[in-house]
Amino acid sequence: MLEAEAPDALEKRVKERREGLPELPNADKGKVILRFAPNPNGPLTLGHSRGVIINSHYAEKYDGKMILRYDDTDTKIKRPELKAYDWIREDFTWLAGRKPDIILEASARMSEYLTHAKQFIEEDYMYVCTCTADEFKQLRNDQQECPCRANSTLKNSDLWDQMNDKEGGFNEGDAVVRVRTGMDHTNPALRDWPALRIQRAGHPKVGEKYRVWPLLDFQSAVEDHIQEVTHIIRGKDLMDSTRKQKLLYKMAGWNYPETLYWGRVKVHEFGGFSTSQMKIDIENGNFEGWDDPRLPTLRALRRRGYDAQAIRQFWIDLGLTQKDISVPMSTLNSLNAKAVDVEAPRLSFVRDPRTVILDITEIELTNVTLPVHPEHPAKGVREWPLGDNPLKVKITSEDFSSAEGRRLKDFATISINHQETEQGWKGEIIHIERVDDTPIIHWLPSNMAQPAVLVLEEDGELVSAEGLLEINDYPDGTVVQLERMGFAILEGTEENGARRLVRLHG
RNA sequence: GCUUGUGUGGUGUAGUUCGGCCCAUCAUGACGGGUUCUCGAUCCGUCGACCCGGGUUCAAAUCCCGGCACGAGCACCA
Repeated sequence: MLEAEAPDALEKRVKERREGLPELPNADKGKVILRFAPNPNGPLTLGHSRGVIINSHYAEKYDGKMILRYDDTDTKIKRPELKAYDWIREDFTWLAGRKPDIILEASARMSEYLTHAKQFIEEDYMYVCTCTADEFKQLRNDQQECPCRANSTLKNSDLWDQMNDKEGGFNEGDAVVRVRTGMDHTNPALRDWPALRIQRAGHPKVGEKYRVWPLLDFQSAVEDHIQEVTHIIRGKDLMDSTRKQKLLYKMAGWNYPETLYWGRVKVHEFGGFSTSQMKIDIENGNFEGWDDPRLPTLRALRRRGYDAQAIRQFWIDLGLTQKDISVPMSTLNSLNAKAVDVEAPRLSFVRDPRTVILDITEIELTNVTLPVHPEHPAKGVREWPLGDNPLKVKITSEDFSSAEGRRLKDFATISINHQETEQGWKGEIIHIERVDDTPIIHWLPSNMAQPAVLVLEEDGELVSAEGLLEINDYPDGTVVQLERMGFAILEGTEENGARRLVRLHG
């Protein structure tokens, strides 16, 4: 009786909470090869970052290799941009925290693709089709074979040569190479899908050297095989791509990689991530460039001071589901705040400042002491000398307009008389000690203030808010926390000498 | 139209393969409170979900059947 139940008890699996991403199917440590394959028609966006992070994360997890492949075989619709090759490499390295193991450019691998194409035509896996796109569309819908399908192998080889011949009869749109998958597939996307076509526009990398270019499904299929990619993880919009490629792999006798998918992602604040659309918007002057802080490009996020590790964590938390999702930036911002907070020194920034004049002859204090970071006293303190009487205090216009008393943080409770003098508006110190819950405001003594601008988005507009920044000697690139305002990064100096900051988030 | 995928709190996510440990996890968010001389951080509390309808079963988020909703592909783009 006991023995009969024992096997049951052994098989009883305990449900454990999974940490991080699930295991990859059929993954042998040290043998996994993954790739991330963007089109270099612009820099990487937050959307791309999922591909970079998930793939490189698995590459590290299994001690495997990570390929960065530029899928730049379209010279017309999504024309590659030369600078984007460098941008993407930089974006990748920053985000993944390491360089790709292998970098490939499809345009530099053309001879491989054309050789395979020629061979596949000779083996009759593919044929040249001279129907127009519209004609074939009709045939595909009706599940009818096109006349070209009946051409002999020899004829196809001849037509293939004509496609490649720069002086030949075939022009752009005249002919295309199709994979002979069959017109009887229930899924219309799979019916004799196109593998290569003619493009006359020059390629920014290789110029006019080639006339026939592979389409994504063919280029990717051949390259993944050559590179011995073991796992493909990509958006589920490419599911039919997998099915098409599997048909080709079967003909060629190749083994298709394990494939996993994620769903479509939107971010509440940005919507989708269309590189092409951003390009248009930038050209139209709606944005100042690829690193405009309002854009969801990695360059913009990096400029604003986002932490790469926080972005990595963001995608790993979202996991590998095929659900279409829309996430708010607050989820990422929360992770980012945790990442940057401990290293962010506190500084005071007074936007749109007003000057309040205070008589300090009655008080004993000569300077004000504030922590660099309230949770980490070891980081030291900030000393603000009060200087000569009267003390000129800078506060933001918002705080100024109220008639009620205000407590200058870490200093004194004051009242503002709203009487203007030559030096500023008159105010009075009510007491130094904090005795009530008068609202606390941030401020600066004029001798600790330097001109500054804070670049931030307000109602869709990019605003350079003028103000005064606490004098400091932190280098550019330091993420700071502006008291009562949120995180920002020191970026540089304006022509007029003002310090420039870019807002990160609250 | 054909093909294909997905439905768990406001937003994400774990659990679904192999039904019971799930009156359902964690994060984020909102709300309330403690602490703090920042609108930050931190601590405590509260809110809130298995798309719908049948079926199988002692037992269903999980299995079966049928709906519904939303997304994607059917480009000589990637």
